[in-house]
Amino acid sequence: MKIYQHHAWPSTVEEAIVIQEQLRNQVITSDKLQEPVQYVAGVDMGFEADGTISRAAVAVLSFPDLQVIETSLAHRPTSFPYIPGFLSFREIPAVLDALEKIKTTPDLILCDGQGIAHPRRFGIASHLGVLLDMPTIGVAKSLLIGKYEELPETRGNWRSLIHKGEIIGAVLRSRTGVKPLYVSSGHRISLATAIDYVLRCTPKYRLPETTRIADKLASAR
DNA sequence: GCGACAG
DNA sequence: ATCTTGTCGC
Repeated sequence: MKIYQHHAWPSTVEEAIVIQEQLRNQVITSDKLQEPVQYVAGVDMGFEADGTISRAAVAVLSFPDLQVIETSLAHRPTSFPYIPGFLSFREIPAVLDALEKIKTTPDLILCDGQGIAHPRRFGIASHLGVLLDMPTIGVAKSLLIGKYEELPETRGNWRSLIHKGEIIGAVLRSRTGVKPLYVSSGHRISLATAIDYVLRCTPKYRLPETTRIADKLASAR
């Protein structure tokens, strides 16, 4: 698939902040997706050689049946360290490499990490969505920022994730009795719709099938 | 100044 | 993310 827009990759946090504050204005948190959704993609990252090499895996599944349609893998030198709040600068370059090889353009992409549930409202899912001009959802396994009330143990329950008085996402129980997922709009999708798709992509396990498939690819090397 | 901190 | 065996619980 094609990349909608590019920008130079920063080497310092100061430069990264400038990019985040500039691109965040392009983020759309209302539903602007092509429905019915026929293909959903998941991305996962891995690292090799002490983290000096980044490995990105992409899996495109049919929707709603969640069958694997296509996969791709890409490697490239790691060029940015892991710094909370700047994850996208470390992972997106390799992810774009992997996505460029995909022939089946997905209608929606589920990312590992936050969407707008970020200090500057521009987590990795939003960043990727804006660069691709495509609907994306942030599905994180742990909290970056925000507060929320405890939620019931059964699947389907969720609570608003709040930061500075704003609802920035949701804490969602994707499976009964397990730790919740932190879901937020990435780009071109509302929170309510994002929650709906995440639930439809987690029929059996805590993590979406998309990221689980991508994860296996990245690990099988 | 003191913690918190996606993967 | 990554290093790693057994173990607890449904």
